[in-house]
Amino acid sequence: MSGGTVSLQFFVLGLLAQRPMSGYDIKRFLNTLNWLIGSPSGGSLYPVLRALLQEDLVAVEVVPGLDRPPRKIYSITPAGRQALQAWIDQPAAANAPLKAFVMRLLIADSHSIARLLAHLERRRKQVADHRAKLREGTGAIDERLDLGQRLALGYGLALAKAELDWLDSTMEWLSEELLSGEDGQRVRAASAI
Amino acid sequence: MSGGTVSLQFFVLGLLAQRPMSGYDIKRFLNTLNWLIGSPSGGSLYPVLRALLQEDLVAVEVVPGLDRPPRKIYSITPAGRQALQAWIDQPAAANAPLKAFVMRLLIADSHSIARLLAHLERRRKQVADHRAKLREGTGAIDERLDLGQRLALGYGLALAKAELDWLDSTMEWLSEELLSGEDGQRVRAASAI
DNA sequence: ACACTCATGTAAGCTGTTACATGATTAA
DNA sequence: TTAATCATGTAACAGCTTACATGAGTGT
Repeated sequence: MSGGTVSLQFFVLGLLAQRPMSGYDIKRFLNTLNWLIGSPSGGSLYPVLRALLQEDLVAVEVVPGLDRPPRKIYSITPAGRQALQAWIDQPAAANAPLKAFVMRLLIADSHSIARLLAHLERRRKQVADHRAKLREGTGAIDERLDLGQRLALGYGLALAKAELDWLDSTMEWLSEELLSGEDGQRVRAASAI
Repeated sequence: MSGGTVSLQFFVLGLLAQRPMSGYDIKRFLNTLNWLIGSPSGGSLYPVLRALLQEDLVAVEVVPGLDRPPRKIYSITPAGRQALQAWIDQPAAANAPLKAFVMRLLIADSHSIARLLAHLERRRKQVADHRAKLREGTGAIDERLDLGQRLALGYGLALAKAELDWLDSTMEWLSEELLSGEDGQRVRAASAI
């Protein structure tokens, strides 16, 4: 089915940018958000970590556990931060799925609220377009729609509305944070939107 | 990432059970719901139709277009209906993604409201569990959460609430439909829940 | 001529899962 | 000793997309 998947590589890199972790740590953390974005299987996660290592985007330190098996703690390198930033700078695809949105949200640079706002704004546009398309579907045929189809349409519209509401209130909240921000850099970044 | 995908084969079979269509028809129809469940590429859809044909679950009729290229109209066979029913009868996986829920909704037998209600009820349980899990994540650490993580959590909770609301009101509506149903069979089916 | 929509199909490749394999440590 | 959690890894396979190929009809 269509919809560009977020590269697992960059997502993992983004998580490691926040704090050093082992592969197992990543899996546990993502299990918390399993419903939203899923948790990668070991069969995909560990090879990704190895690939990042070979490209020198992360470094390892083997930490022998005191009362556990030894763990490989990965941390991002300067080259990794650079590659990550380059990836973040290119905006999400127009048809990006919910999962991609949340993934980017999770690895968003929380120091730059301006960037976060831009990300939410892009999502808002996408969801609004989607809702308009669904509305067309509802209005067009109407009578001839099967019960299941009517339900699916109504379901999609309800979720779209909820998402728009959340996006609006969150953007408003973030904007206030930004304006009343004690950090001068944040405010300067804001005017750059 | 984890989460069992719905077999495209059975989904297509379910669509053909509602009305005969060509592969292109299916793609156009699903493009309307693209955001919700995506639309299969030709590279996956056409082979699936061929496979269904080889298993005698569908039949083809080549209709020469008057002012268009010829189309292959597929329709479900008795064996196909049997296979479809067997597949529908086994309940959705516990970790089934939103997409799978909507797909099953679309191909649900609209004659059996009782079955539909059961499907919604299962989904309701899953979403409620999910929300509880997210709540744990929120309550547990709280202070130590990164901004992006707090946002992702809030986003997930907002969507879960919206979905539960929709499910509740839809189930209520369907229940009323069921009780006031003019069709005796529907009522009898209801008592079998 | 050219491009566009309709309509079907094939082949290569990417991404991910499942299943398997290993091994340490803790608790019943 | 048996099972369970922690922790990492490999190999086979499934499913899907992309890119390509074909061809009819329609409009510019």
